[in-house]
Amino acid sequence: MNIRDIASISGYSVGTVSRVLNGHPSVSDRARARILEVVEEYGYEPNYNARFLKAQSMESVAVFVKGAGNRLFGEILELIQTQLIEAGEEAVVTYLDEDADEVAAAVRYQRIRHPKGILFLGGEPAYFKAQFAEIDVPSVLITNDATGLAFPNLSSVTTDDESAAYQMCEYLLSCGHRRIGIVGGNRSEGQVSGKRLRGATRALQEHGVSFDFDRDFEPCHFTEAEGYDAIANLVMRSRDLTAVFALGDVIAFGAVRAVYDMGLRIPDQLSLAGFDGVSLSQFAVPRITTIRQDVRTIARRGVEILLAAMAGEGGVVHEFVPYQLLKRESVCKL
Amino acid sequence: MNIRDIASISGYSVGTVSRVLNGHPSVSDRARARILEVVEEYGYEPNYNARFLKAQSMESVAVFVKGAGNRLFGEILELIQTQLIEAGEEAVVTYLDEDADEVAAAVRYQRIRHPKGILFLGGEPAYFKAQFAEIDVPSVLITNDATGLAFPNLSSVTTDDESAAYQMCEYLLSCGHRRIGIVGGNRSEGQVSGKRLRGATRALQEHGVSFDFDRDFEPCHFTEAEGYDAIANLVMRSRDLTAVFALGDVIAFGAVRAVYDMGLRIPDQLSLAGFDGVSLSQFAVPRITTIRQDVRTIARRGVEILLAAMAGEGGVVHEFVPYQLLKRESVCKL
DNA sequence: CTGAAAGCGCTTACAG
DNA sequence: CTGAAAGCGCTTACAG
Repeated sequence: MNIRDIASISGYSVGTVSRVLNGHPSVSDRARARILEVVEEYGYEPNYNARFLKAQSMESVAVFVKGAGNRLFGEILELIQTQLIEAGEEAVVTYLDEDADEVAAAVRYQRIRHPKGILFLGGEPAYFKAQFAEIDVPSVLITNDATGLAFPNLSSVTTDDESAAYQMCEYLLSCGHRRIGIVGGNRSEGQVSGKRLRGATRALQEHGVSFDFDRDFEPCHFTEAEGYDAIANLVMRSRDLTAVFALGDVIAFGAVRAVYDMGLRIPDQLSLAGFDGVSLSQFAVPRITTIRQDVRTIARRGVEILLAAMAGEGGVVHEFVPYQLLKRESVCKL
Repeated sequence: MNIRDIASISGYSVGTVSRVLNGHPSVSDRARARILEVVEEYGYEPNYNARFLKAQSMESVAVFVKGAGNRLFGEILELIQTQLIEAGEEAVVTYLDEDADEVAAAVRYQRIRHPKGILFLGGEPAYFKAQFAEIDVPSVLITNDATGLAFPNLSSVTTDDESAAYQMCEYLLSCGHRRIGIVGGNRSEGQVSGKRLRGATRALQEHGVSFDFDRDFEPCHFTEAEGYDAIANLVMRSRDLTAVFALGDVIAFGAVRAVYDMGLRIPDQLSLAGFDGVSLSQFAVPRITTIRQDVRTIARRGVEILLAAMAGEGGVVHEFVPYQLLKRESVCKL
């Protein structure tokens, strides 16, 4: 069953059938009604490949997710997928390793598949600088700020990581903590963890609290297992810490377990804070004090901005979505 | 840059270029070398849509994931995606609600996109009975047994849920527990949770321990929040329980928190067991006693079976992958 | 508003 | 082993 069959059965030409199928305005109501009737009756579905042969582009949005173990991305992805489908777009998602080059993957993908738009969940600015210029479809970077990148087709929606981390540290300081350690992420400037790190250390510095990277910081990936090892190393090394700021909830969750195994009580003997506001954080024992990123809004705006750009409306935008400091049980006053 | 350009530049015909690109045998080494050289030089990539216009099928595998919050599926999906890419296949994944009709979604998808194969992560047998007959590409159901369905193009790879749940209950019984409650899933026969439920209750029954569904069972979805509420209801209702078997780790995790909030200590005052062996379970406080499903093997076999079927080798198979009872800290001897 | 026809970029019998 | 040509199922100026 193809468009030619529908044409001959309905008594109209292939061109008219095509126009009806694509919602073209210049078709008589009579023709439209008759053709839709036939389409309905035979359960005809246009061939997907042929449809976009001419357009050279497929009717879909490519999504690149960096770090499959990242719970936050999982939550955002779920929302994005739903919205894209509601908007009549199909999402093709590709999972990448936390350290993989997402831009190289996107460039390759674009060359082969010609998607209508691209969504990045997580991104390394260095990779964007290196190769994003080769991408010419509308794109949105989610959970990292692309303002500085200044590409004409790259928008971004994210939490102001630096300011949120700054605020968390101010909170820890207000609780009387003066020896604060940090676990998670790495020091590379443009990355999300780098921004959180910067905000956190800036807060400490401005309040006259010393922070020595070699002694008070331990990098790690965003997994429970690495969080476990990282905080163990950190606490062994700097025994006078009274609080530790884990740059992600998943890391914090692994850290909680490690602290228990070291025989310390949270928060009495060590306060612990997270970042992200993933559902896990509110069920952990103790409940983890964290920064709640507004995933619903981030997902919604990310998709809205992309769809608008795909429709040729509105230019590049860079948005910060409000976050929230959730004071729970894992941090205590000194 | 299209195949015609490559043909004229290389001095060969379009047909020969196409044959080289598709690894057809009947091409001279000379022609192959020259053509590949030109392809390389110009960075040519064949048009994806045109490529499959004739074949009527796209070069990809559709994956339907049921329940986006399900950590186990997340872990399996990550592995599957990696393997599919290594095999040169592209994975198009669609997330569905835990209660959604995955087969209806697949039927619709197949009609429009013609994938080469389909992978289901989670599935409701009733939906398969209703409509799977309309699907004619090789498919594999992962984490549920499709033996009884008896479709000629539907294989399955899963843990023997019934026997694993049976074993977990035997373990609880061996620890001296006689009043055991169950939370999670629902009583519908074919579903995974239904099978776990059956195995568990069969163990109790065979050991002469009474189990009253109305009193000792509380259904819920596989999320922390529902697990929290479910166990709270259950324990309020049946105060004499000494152990609760949560039919999923995510549920167990929410349950741990709820039990704490009720002022009970785990495992001293209430033992708690989970199912799945998701990474979360080993970092929880206390570490959760659970059934570890072998996600690596499940993912690997699922993909292998699908690829074989897509290649026309080997028929339908239904495999149980070995599981493991992980005795950890959340269950104690009475 | 509608039809006839060219064309999208590739694959694949059919000859040779 | 290779080329010329038909065809995959659709879209889209171009006429009328």
